[in-house]
Formats: sequence, structure tokens, C-alpha cells
Amino acid sequence: MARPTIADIASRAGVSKGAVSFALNGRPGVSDATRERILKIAEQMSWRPHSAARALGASRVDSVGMVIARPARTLGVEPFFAHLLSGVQSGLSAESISLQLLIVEDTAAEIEVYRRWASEHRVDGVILVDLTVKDPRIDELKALELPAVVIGGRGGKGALASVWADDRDAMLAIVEYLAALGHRRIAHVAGTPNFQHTQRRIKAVRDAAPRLGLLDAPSLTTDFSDAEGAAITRKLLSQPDRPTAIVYDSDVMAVAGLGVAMEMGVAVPAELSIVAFDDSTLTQLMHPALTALSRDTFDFGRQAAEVLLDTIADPTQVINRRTPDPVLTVRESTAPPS
Amino acid sequence: MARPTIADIASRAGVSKGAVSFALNGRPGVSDATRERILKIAEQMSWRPHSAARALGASRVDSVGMVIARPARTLGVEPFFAHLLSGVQSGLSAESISLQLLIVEDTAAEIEVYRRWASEHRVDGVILVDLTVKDPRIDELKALELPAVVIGGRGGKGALASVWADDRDAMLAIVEYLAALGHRRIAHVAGTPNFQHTQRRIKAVRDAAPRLGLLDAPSLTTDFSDAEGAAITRKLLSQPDRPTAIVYDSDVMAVAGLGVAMEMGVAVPAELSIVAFDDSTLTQLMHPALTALSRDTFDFGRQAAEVLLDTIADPTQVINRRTPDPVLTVRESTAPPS
DNA sequence: TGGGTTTGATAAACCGGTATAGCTCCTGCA
DNA sequence: TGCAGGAGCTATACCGGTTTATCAAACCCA
Repeated sequence: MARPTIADIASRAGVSKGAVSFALNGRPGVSDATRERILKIAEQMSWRPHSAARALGASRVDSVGMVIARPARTLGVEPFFAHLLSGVQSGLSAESISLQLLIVEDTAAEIEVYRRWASEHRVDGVILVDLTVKDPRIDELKALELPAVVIGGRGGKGALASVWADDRDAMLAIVEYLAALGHRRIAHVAGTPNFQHTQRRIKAVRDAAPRLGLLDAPSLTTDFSDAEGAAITRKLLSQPDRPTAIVYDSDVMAVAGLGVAMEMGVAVPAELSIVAFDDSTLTQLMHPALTALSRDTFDFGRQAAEVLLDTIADPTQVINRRTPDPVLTVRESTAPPS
Repeated sequence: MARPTIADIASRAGVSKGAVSFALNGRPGVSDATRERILKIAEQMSWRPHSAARALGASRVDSVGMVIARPARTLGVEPFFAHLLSGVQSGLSAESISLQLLIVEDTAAEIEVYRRWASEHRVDGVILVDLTVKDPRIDELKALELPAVVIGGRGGKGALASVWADDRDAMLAIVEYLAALGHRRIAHVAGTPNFQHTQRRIKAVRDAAPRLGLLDAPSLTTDFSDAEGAAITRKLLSQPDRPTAIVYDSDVMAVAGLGVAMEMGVAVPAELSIVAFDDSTLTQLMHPALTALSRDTFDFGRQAAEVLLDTIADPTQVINRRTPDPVLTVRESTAPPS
């Protein structure tokens, strides 16, 4: 037989389709003996639910979606997403829920995808990344009534569920460490200005500067690409009063920055300390290896999946789960200024 | 109205469900006038097909799958997959087919996924990567009758459809270039030995060695990780007759190798030339920037998607599409030996 | 003018599950 | 003895599409 259906099981067990459905889904309505017998037959016939049929009757498709709106070019080198993805999947696989992944060019396209997914009933919920200030996706998702969880952005005013880490404290830890080493000219090469976490990090630097007696602590925004990271670094290092330490918002930009320092003959860490706000194999591959902020990205993803499933199960509750604070892993790229 | 169904459209247009279905799918059975009218109403009501319902009736789910069986750790830094993925999606989006992505630990798990997908009718076909010698997945997929396309591995004996580039010629081009520069001791840091493309590259090196008068041309296999790439490099450079050029099977390993050279005080390219068999932002970020083999990975993915859709449409044909040969992009990491 | 074919449409079955109303026993208790 | 109530199960409607059998009207040509 090609594909056994519950009707096949039913006739073989001499019961009705309904009874089989009850038995297979562990709900009351059949005796333990019958249930046992049905399960055994289903097992023997190696029955598996037909996802579409199930999705049609009940209204869940056992599938969640995630859209990443960044040009593939920027995305490629970022180990962040690969880890996040694995984590999300590990969180979903427990419930054998599948993940739809889509990489699109911009937020408009992303919203279009949500609309399509919602109208075609393709996903039960979505995971949002790269939250921006006044993010248009939030209202859209609420309008679509699509359960969602935001990664890395405190939900705020009871909006959407979220999983987040404290960017502010993390950035403070970095700046305080550099200040303690004796640095007074610290630059911050930030990411896209409209990302919420970029804003939070910039604010953290600005707030800490006077307290730590920093002479200068500019935050310069970029598009997260290695090219802009390099360009900004070149500019910074060409100034007469150049910074003695630079904090980069991503590992890729930090690596690009290190390259520029080498190219310009600026010794790291003797003349310039470098810190990456994201750890990965990349930072460890470099020479010198980069001091970086380590987060458990995999676990981050896993928790996002959990929260999303809870949200789907009960859309009325809004979970805001805080994850452990990231820690600074000190390697060879930081030292007291000469 | 929450979600218009074709029944809603039918009643509004004063026709039957069947007529609406015919009209919406562009099949004969309705007059042009009626079709026009129905389409307009569907548009007005912003109707979208319910994917599950469609999947239940017809037997396609408009979704294809791709499983990557590598530990997330190795995967992270590889820009290769991100580009491939974007390409695949761009190929699919034209037909608005969605992609299910799964990252698993090993091939056993991968096969398990295929079984589940097949039995639950979750995908119409799959894309295979990292083909190994005597790959167990091929027989499995044929048994499951799941349409599939293999990326980067000539299908061979009429097995599965494939999209591939000529690894052999590419490797020959690299080795010939190095030999022309004057190198006689060339080492090859290869990937996992059971991958088909690894085998082909190793064989290419071995075949070319005598012809080019190479004194030594060992191929050393690794697990593709930066750690093993570094370890092997350390070993190679510690030999009395150390190689004057090393070819790495991936950009990540090449970067790791460059790091080891720096660590050991071996000047690149003066004392050691380095070539990566895969180009990416990574190789360009380095100092010196790495000479690398550039492939249009995005296009590779796009073509794979196309071939898969063709295979799904007509499973009897077996397409083996060859993609343009990769070209060597020479940067700063190669020079004549001193 | 009449029989056969084509065109445009309908009604109903169907896909494989889930949900629910209802039926038949059996048990317990007054 | 009678009846309420629950356990265990069946029959059936339903989800939203696709597909097929059927049919009436129009059309064609000898």
C-alpha cells in the first residue's frame, strides 16, 4: 500500500476513523485496550499524518517562519545567523515543527511574505530579527493576527513576545573594561542606525563616556558590511587624535577593521585595541585573536522557538524572556594604550 | 470577511465552485468573459489559495526542502551556504514555492528527515548538498520516490538530477598556475575524504603532479574545520622541505592557514603562496588578500532550483546541468617562490 | 432537419484528517 | 425497577480546494 491513511488503520482495526484519530492523538474517547491496539497497527503500517490534511481540519500547520531581510552579501559571513538558526531548529524539532526560512532584500518584501504566509495559512507563527525603531512589522503582524516572537528587542508596550539580552549592560562592560585599561579615546563602529539594538548600544556608550572620563567616544553607524567597517576605520585612524580603542558592533566589521589597522601599519594591540560585539570562529581565526563579547546564540534561538510555541499555544499571553548576559572574552587584541 | 474561500467567490459571481477553480487556475472549462469576471472578484476579495487545502486535493505542496548535514560550528563561517540559499530561493520565488531548511548533525538524521517529509507530504522535492562517495541518500530518495537534485556532483549512472561545476578543471587551473609561477612543492589541504568533490580534487592534483614536474604534491584531508586546517598547516610548515604553496579546499581553512603562517613567521606570499578553493568576503578581508577560485554560488543555487522544479514537473527526465567553470581570482597571497 | 461534437457550466465526489452529535451499553443509586 | 450519567464508539459533517461525471445549449456539416 502506498500511503496508509487513518481509514486503512480503522478498517484493519475494525473501528471507525474517529476512534483512530482519538487514539493517535492521545485524547479521550477510546479505551486503553483499543488505543493500544490501534497504535500498534498504525506502527505496523508505518502510518504518518498527512500534514496538509491535518492542517486543513485543525487550523495549525506545524510550521513556523523566519524571514531575514538583509542582502545576501552582508549575510554570508555572519556566523550569527547560522547559530541562531540551528538553535531555533533544535527548539522546534522537539515538537517536530518545521521551519520556513526566507532571505529577502528589504522590510517591504518581508512584510509581503508575512501577508502571503498568513493568507495562505503556511505558518503558525514567525520569528522576527533585527528589530528597528518604530518597526512597521509589529503593527502588520498584529493586524494579521500572526503569533510572533521578537529576537533581541525588549517587546516594550505589551506588543509582541520577545527574547532578549541586555545590550546596554554588555556595552557598558566593554567600555568600562577599556577605560580601566587606560583608554580615553574610544570609538564605536555601530551597525545600521535604525536597528533598536544599535540605538541601545550607542546610548550606552554616550551615557558612560562622561562617567569614565573619556575624551572622545563617537559612535559611527554603518550598514554592517565589512566594506563600511573598513572605510570608517580608515577614517578614524587617519585623524590626528586617533582613537586608541575601537568597539565594533559585529565580528565581521571588527575583522575588517583589523585588516585596515594592519594595512596602515597600526599595531594591534600596542597602538590600537579592538573589541568585537559578537563572538565567532572568525574572531578566533585572526592574528591577533580578537577580544569579543560572547553570547550563546544557539541557546538564544532555542529559547525563541520555545517562546514562539508557547505564544502559538496561547496567543493572549505576552512572554518577554530575558537571556543570560553576554560575557567579554578577552583575547589578544586588547591591551593598555602605549 | 475573515478569509474568502472559492465558495465565497462562487456565490458572489453566481457560478459554481468548480468554475471558480477552473478560472483561477487558468484551465479550460469557462468562457473568457466568465473567467475575467471571476478573476476580478477574486482580486477584489483578495483571495489567496489555502495551501493545505490545495495540497490535499492536488498532490503538491509548493514547497521544497533542503537539509544540510554539518555541525553548526563548521557551518557558521561558510559564506557558501548563505549564497547558495539565496540563489535557491530566488529560483523558487518565481514560482512562489517555499523552502524548508533544516540543519542536522549527520547523514542518518538527514535521511530520517527525508522519510518524514515524504510520508507527511511536506515537500515536493529536495536539494542535496555535499555528495559523498557511495552516498546512501541517493538510494533512499529513489526508494521514497522523492524528486531531488544534487548540487555539485555529476549524477553519474542516471541516478538523480544534478547541477555541477567541473572541480577537476578548476583544480588543474590552480596547480598549473602555481607551477607556472615556479612552485615545485605544492601541498593540498583537502576537505572530508568521503565527499565526492574532495576525491575529484585530490585526483586532479595527483594526476597533474608528474606532468608539471612537481617534487611533492600531498593531499591531506580534514573535516573542513578551521582547527584542522590550522593543525595541518602547522605540520606542513614544520617540515624540513616545507611546501612553497598550499591550496586549501575552503576559504575558512585558507584563512586559518594564513593565520598559522603569520604565527610561525612564514611570510605570505614571499615564502608561502596560499590559494583558496572558494571565494568570499572572507578571503578579501585578509591581509594579504587571498587568491581564490571564484564561483557564482548564487547562480548555482538558482539553477539548482530550476532543475528541481523541472524534475518535479516531469520526474522521468534526469537533467544534468553543467554550470560555468569557476575562475581563479588572483590577489596578494600568491607569488613566485623565493 | 437531424445526429454528433464542442463549449460552458454544474453538482458531487474526493483528498485525509479533525470535531461533534448521537447512539449503545453498562454502572450506580434511589 | 427505573433512570441518570458516563464511558466507548460510530456516523457524519467539515475544512477549502481539485477533479470528474454529467448535462444543456450551441454549433457543425451532410
